[in-house]
Order: sequence, then structure tokens, then C-alpha cells
Amino acid sequence: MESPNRNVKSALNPTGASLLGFLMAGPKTGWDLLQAIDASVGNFWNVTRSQVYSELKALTAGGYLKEGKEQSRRKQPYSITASGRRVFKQWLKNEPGPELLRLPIALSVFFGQHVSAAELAGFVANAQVRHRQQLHVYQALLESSKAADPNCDDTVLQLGIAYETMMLHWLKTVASRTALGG
Amino acid sequence: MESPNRNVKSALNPTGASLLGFLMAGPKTGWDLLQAIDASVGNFWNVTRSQVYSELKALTAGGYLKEGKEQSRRKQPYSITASGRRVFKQWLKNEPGPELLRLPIALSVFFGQHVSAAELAGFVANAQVRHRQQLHVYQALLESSKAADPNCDDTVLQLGIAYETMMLHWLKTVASRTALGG
DNA sequence: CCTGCTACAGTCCTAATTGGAGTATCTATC
DNA sequence: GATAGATACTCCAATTAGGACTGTAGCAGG
Repeated sequence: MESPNRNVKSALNPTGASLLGFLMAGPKTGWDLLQAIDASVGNFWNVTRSQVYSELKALTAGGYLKEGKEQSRRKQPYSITASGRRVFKQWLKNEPGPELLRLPIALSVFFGQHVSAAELAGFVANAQVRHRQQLHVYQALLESSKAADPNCDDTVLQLGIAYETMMLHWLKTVASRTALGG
Repeated sequence: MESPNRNVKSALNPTGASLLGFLMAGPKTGWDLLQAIDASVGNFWNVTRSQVYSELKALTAGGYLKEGKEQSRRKQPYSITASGRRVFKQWLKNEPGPELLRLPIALSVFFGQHVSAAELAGFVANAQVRHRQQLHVYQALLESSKAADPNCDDTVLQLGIAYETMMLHWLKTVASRTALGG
């Protein structure tokens, strides 16, 4: 059993570590962090709102962050400490673990025999819309960030585009198979 | 918005529902289920061992499953009840929810500026190996299932192949960028 | 000025899920 | 019949997901 006192060398959890990473670039509020994550790796690294705020508190308690003074409104900015930077860099040295995917649409297709063809086709069509939208989002993001800085790092954006493109392609084949009488 | 047919409180969680789906094809033990999931949608629908057994119990308590008699060894088979079939089919009518991805390698690449190029290259190389292996697994599976039944449904396998191929392609571009001095 | 509407910022709670460590139970092999 | 190793399952703590809920600020209409 661990003592509940986590102020000594407490291991970072993945969410906390990624928050530290985003704060390396400068102070942010919890809200800012959510926006920043959503606009970058969000699709490949899900982080939920409720957890951000509790993690920020835990990280502050651990000495990895310190609170800035509130701006107008209820914005509580956090900035990373030297200890936070150190721990984050250390955490990043860990071999990235296995991927975790949960694609409900894949399950629906897998169990397609138990769904009416019309319903399945509807699910697929909706998924196509969502993925097309997300693809446009990535493409717009790519364009605007290239406009701001032609040398900017678009590696993760490229992953997003590749992923959405792949899904759209797969959904198209599913749609045609379904139409043929799945 | 709500259907009036709500008498069977569908407190089915996603994992439980998918277990019901796998049991539609016939009785299985918890272990069998794990194997079956792992060999089919496992990569797009993560389900963890510990949860399978507790879900099986919960589903049994809910009347959706009933236990068969233990075979040799400690194999406890479960079979789906009429109520279970009904609830599963109902659950499948739900619009499949948003996708959930967690790709630690994407995070490592995103924070690549804080990792040494050598370490990052190592991570990428390892990921390439893993994805190449998984691609081979899918390809072998496709071949053997086509051999057994040329008309079998390979839709989800195709997704697997497309996903691994896409990731390998992306990893290759990351590797070359990293080599250039990321 | 007051009211209602809406977007913003954060809190709180519970169910679901993960990730192991631990416990038997069988099979084979000597 | 001891024991090594694969098989089948149990248990628990930490993490995550997903909302419902509480305020606050800015603004439009009356």
C-alpha cells in the first residue's frame, strides 16, 4: 500500500503528463488546455473535461504546477514549475504504450447480420458525414497553420488526415456492400 | 424521443452488449469470449479480461444469460437467453457513438521537441515493428478465412488492414522527418 | 434598469474501463 | 507424485468517460 501522501515522486498518469506537456509552452487555464488539446492531438489522445481540473489540482499539489492569479472572470491560469518540466521530460522517455481504439461503428458493422440493412446503412451514412467533417476540419487547420508558418510541424495533423481518409474509404466499401444486400 | 418500449431497463453497457453479441452465435466461456474478440474486432473494440467475467455475472443476474454446466476443467459456459437476444438487438439499434482513440505514439511525436531525436526514432521504429506484425496477422487471418469460406465477411478485417497500413505509412514519414533532424 | 438568453468556466458525481497482481486448475513430463 | 507451464478466473485500485449541475459574463429586448 502507498501512503496517500503523493508529494514524493508520485508517478504521473498519462493525462496529467500530457497536461504538463501542454503547459511547457506557457501558462494556460483548464479551459485553454481543453481547447488546445481538442485542436491538436485531441482525436488521438482523448482527455475529458472533468479530469483536467482535478488533474491540475493534483499536479499543483505535487509541486509540478503553480497557480497564477486569476484574470478577469473565473480564469485560473496554471504554469509549469521546474520540477514539472523535469518530471514531464522523464515521463516522455517511457516507451509509448499500446494503442487503444474503440470504434462503435466497427462493432455495428461486425454485428451487421443482427441489424436491418437500412439501419446499418443509416449508421454508415452518418459516420461518413462525421468523418468528412472532421477531415475538413483537419484540412482547414493544416491550411491555416501553413499560412501562419510554412515550416510548422504538421505531423499529427497529417495523421488526422490519413486516419479520416482511411475511415472514409472503408466506410465507402461498407456502404456499397450493405447496399448489395448485407 | 423515447420509445415507449422501455420496460426492459436497458442498462446495458457497451462491453456487456458486445458480449451478448458474441454469445448470439452460441454458448461460450469467458475465456472463449476473450479469444473470439481478440481474433475479430478486438483491435477496434477493446475489452479487458477482468471486465468480461464481472459482466458475465451481471448479465446473468439480469436474466440475459444463463450458465451452462461446467465442462471438464473450470470452464463455465454461458448462453444467451431470449431476453438477452431481445435486449441485444435493441441495443444495436442505437446510433454508434463517437470513436475513442488513444495513441500514445501520437502524443510522443506531438511532444517530439522535448525528446531526443534518437529516442523518438526508437519509439517510431518499435511502433513500426508492432504495426507490421499486426498487419501480417490480419493478412494471414484474411487468407485463412478466405480459404475456409471464400464468401466470408471480411469487412472488419479490411478495416484492420487499412488501419495498419495507414499507420505504417504515417510512421514512415515520421521516421524520415525525425532522421532529418526533428 | 430588469429580464431572459446564451456562451463560458469550472465543479461534482457515478459508471465504466484499465491494468495488473493474485489464485486456482489442468496437462504434460519426468 | 512433484512440478513446470499453460489455462481460466478473481479481485482491487487507479483512471477515464460522460453527464448533470452551478455560477458568471455579455448582450438583446422591453
